[in-house]
Amino acid sequence: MRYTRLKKNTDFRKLFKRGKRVFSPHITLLYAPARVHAMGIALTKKHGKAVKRNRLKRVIRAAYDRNVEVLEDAYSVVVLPKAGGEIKFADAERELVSCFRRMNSSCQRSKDS
RNA sequence: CGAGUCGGUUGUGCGGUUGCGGGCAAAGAAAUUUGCGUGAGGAAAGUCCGAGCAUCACAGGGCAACGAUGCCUGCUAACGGCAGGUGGAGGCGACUUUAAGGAAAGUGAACAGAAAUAUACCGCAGAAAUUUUUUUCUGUAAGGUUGGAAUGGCGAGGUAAGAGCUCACCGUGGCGGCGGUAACGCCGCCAGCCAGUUAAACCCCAUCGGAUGCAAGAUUGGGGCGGCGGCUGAUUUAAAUAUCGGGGCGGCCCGUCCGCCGCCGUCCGUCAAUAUCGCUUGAACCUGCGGGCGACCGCAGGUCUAGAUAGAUAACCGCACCAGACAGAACUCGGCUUACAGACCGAUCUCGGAUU
RNA sequence: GCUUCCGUAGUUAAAUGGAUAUAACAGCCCCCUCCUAAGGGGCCGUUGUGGGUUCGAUUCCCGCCGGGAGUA
Repeated sequence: MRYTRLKKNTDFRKLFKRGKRVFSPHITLLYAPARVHAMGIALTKKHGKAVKRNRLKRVIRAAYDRNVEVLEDAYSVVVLPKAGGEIKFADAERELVSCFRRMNSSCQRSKDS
């Protein structure tokens, strides 16, 4: 599944206001159903200086690229890593997949009901 | 052999699979795909200086205010930077370090202390008065007290007691000579000492500075249909008028695609913190030769070396080693400052020890 | 990215280069009271940090660290 990048501030704000949330030890996901699949990563200075922030983004993006296929529908998603410390690729991958599965199931339930 | 001083270079490497930004080429109606090659630093950081570039202001000169700089000579596009020197400070030494103009234009400087540019509290000495105690006057600044700082230090002479009052040496200041581009140094003579310290206190002098910053700034303002008006050329007409054309691309002929400008109405769109440019070839880098103690400069040859815009270097696996620090370009350069695990090289540098 | 301001008890502020850095509130301890409140007394500071100038620095100068604000 291809996806575009979330860029605009308004998009981010919409998700922070109305989006649903999925949690895991290192990552929080905000998501909402959308026509086109889109993803963005939100970081602050609390995550560290430029080197740390860039590395976080790279790791998350790589993990995301590998596992988008798990998702069954199109969403717009904001990834929020928790502040403090680096996240290893393996952890990021595992947590993202579990989050995606939960998103799938919750979406299924809403459709059924 | 040990201990040091100074300077420089580098800052994981190799291979495989899957991915990302820019460029070029090819394919495609387009989205895109494929191939080739390329893709963070010595500090990219802090934003502390200096420039380029852009917009605005003034467009000649002077003064004032404000700010910065402040030994000398050089280097540089420029600098508050750098190099070489001078003086001061530190070190046995190699060497390091230094905001280092003016206190004879003026003002200020707590407390303590007798007194902080001006003096006499205790002293010391002499004279007078008196009752022996003591008081007054005069001289003096050696000693005492305070303080961060008290009118140069030490010795001798001198004196009622003392004092640069006098003398030698040192220090300080002035003049002259010599050396040096200069800061300054050396030598000689003179002055008995005047002119305390503080200017990262106000201040004075000299030099420099218009302001704002790439979020600067420049360009673009859509498309369809209808109506009205207008410019110009050709043809037509006596004229009004009517008809056709006006541009771009391909060398011409010719062919193909579109159909000048303004206003109004209407429909789509309501984008834009967008798009395009600025945006990477530059006071560039590498090599060689030459000049200079050096900073740096000249000449010749060669190279093209990120340009993103929520912002590109990653993920996984294997191997190697003393196990990988600080850290990510955002308009561009020259510096400064700060952070940094290690590894390597040089001087023919210094001190100490041993041996010969 | 660029520009700019600020940093003093736990909090909010003050202090001309000059004594042990000053107030209010909060906290803790003591006194007063049968107990509490009120009242009285006391405690609590690396003046963000490291240097420099000065006899002397919260104040002046320089370098770091942290925080805030503005910016088509």
